[in-house]
Amino acid sequence: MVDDLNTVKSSAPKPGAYHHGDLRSALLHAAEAIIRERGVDGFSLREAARRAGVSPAAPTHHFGDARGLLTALATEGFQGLGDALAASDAASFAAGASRIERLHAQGRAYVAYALAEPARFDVMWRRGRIDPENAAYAAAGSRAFELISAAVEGRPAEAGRPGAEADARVIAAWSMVHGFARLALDGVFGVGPGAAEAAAEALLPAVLERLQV
Amino acid sequence: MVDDLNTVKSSAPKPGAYHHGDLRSALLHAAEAIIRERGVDGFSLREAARRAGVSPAAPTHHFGDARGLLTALATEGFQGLGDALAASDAASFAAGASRIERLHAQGRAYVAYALAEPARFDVMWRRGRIDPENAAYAAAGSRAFELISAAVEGRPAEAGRPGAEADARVIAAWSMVHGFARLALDGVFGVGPGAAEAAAEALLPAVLERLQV
DNA sequence: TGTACATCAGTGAACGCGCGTTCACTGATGTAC
DNA sequence: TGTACATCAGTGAACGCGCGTTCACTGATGTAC
Repeated sequence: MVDDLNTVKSSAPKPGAYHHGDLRSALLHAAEAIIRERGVDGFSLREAARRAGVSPAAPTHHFGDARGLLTALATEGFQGLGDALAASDAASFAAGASRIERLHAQGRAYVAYALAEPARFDVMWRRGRIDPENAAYAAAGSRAFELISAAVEGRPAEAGRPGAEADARVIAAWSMVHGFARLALDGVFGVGPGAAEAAAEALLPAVLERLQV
Repeated sequence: MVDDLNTVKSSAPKPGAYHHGDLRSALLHAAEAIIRERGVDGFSLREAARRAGVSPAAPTHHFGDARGLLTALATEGFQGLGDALAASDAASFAAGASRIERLHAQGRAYVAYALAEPARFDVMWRRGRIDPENAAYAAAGSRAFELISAAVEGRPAEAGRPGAEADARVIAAWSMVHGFARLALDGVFGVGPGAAEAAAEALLPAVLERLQV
């Protein structure tokens, strides 16, 4: 599991703090675990509360309702994805990578994130269970989109850049890595543990070679 | 809505038959309508029965349980997709299309099917709500995969061909069209009615040009 | 052509369940003076 | 440093709901002779 890049911001977590402490992040972690085990369809707010060791009404104070919790998790998902793409870019710059090398590295990072964080990745796209109008969610999504666009276009990513019009070059790259990730998560390359990762390692580099950009 | 290519086989539908008649297909149509309106998450067996004008226990005789009904719908989905891909191929052959033209036409057919039949397309990939081991479901999926493979490899599709090993050329093509379809269905190109279709028309041909195969 | 019987495709009432959310409440934490 | 008070983050009981599935049943359809 990736470090919780999100809840860190809320406060310097008190040393032993948990009993009364960081319930918000405990609930998010519980939700993630549930979704890993049972899929988004198997998530329930009560179960998340149960796992966090708290009464069923407690989550209300942090998220309002079930949709609010899943929206927060989806937002973390887009933020984590953005961080992964940005980290990949940083490594590419440091290594003096070409535009294509940078783009391919980013594509591998996209798929790796999806496979490493399937719960977050799934919920990110479940419009029916979240609030897609939520400002933080939309902002995190735009940031990820900007990172992809910048890599395709061979320029540095700009923090606040407004979402540009969809461009075929960008959408082609995004479609390919997103489609690969979805097929892998949906069991097309096998369902056992590690099956998706193995297929990604074996196939993804050659797949990315087929992207003409 | 596409013609019900599946239930036709079951019998020559009696002329006025419905009252006692084709409940199986009525339930499948109801399920499709529910999923269109509310998403897969909003589906329930009772609601499907209600819409078909039948008691909540009636579906048991046809599908066993809720999972059975959704598996049948997912199977229809793969069959319909296969039919759409095959029809595209047939048109390409008739027109003397090149390998690339045939492949691009198939890609457009894939996305068009997903956008025209979002309920079926969504449920096809919801492993948690269906039985992916079901023989008919697996067979319909294999057929679709073989049709894609054949187009990529520039050969005629073979009816009973066993699923080959995943090949990077094939997976690249599949990933791109699948990813495009998913992004479109998940609202990346807008959520209003017709937004996805418009984006597909505007972007998809140029996207497919980026596929090197 | 008629009769007996099996099978099929439904009914409708009932079950137990887990859910999201609400409510009045309480105890701990933080702030003003 | 101490006191009064507001706010915050929980409790736990309760609500009403829709769900999937089961059950004994019934009436229509189809088949054997």
